[in-house]
Amino acid sequence: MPELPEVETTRRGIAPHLEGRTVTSLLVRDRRLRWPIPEDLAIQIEDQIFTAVRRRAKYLLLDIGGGTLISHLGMSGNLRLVPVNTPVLKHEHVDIELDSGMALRYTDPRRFGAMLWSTDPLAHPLLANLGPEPLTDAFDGNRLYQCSRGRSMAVKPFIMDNAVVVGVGNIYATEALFAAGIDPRREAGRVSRARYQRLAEEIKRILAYAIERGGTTLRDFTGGDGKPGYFQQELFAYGRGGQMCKICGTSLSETRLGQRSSVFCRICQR
DNA sequence: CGCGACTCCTGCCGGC
DNA sequence: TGCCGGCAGGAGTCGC
Repeated sequence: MPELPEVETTRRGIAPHLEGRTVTSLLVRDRRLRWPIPEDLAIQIEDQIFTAVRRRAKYLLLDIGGGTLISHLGMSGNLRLVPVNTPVLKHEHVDIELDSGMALRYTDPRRFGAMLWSTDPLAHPLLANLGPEPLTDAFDGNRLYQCSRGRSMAVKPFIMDNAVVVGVGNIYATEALFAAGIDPRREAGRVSRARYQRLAEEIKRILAYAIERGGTTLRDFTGGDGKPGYFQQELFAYGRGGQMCKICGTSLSETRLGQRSSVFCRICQR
């Protein structure tokens, strides 16, 4: 479910319900996420006020009290607001109850996500070495070009490397490479500056569009307020292996790069 | 250091 | 219908 647009959509959905609100109670039903939810989290956030809801890469940063609750949604995670005492279903691991009568509920079937505490989140080991945000001026074709010199890996896993640029997951990497006409198997160090310029533009365009549309609706994603989403119909390559290319009609090829399925058009992408 | 493989976990889908 | 293998939107970690 969550790539950067989904995380940003979640942030926008939950922020107005959290900022200025006091946490009345933290209910942890299962601490076993990627790392255990810290035992002292309740002490840190109960009776404290949320002051801001930020995002860095795919991490949500919930500022409260003397620090920040860092949350990651992993592959299957989800944060949403529910009325306090809403019946709890399987995999709904955490409720953060608010003085508004609502609770921020964390759900994550695969438990690849995280919920951590830090007094200096941007310096946290998980965040300290992240590359630039894709929708800022710090990210552009020159950045891709400079980072890629001498790199032998394929361009697709290269743009999915969080040290190069954050927030480009499998769906958007696949779509951006299709839009830029670049073969995902091409060696990162052998893509020209001009083509990286184009690729950076496509990454920005597609991510911005997906955020505008409220995230990807692959299965049942709904943001904090459940708006429609980036429809599966609009995808050109992701999930379309063996189907017809919408540009040239060729059957789309599928391979694996960095253990991730990768779909591309061998005619349109070179 | 760069790179690829492996790993965590549950759910779901297709094939037999 | 039921079982089994493979795959899924992420990304840290390990070994070479």
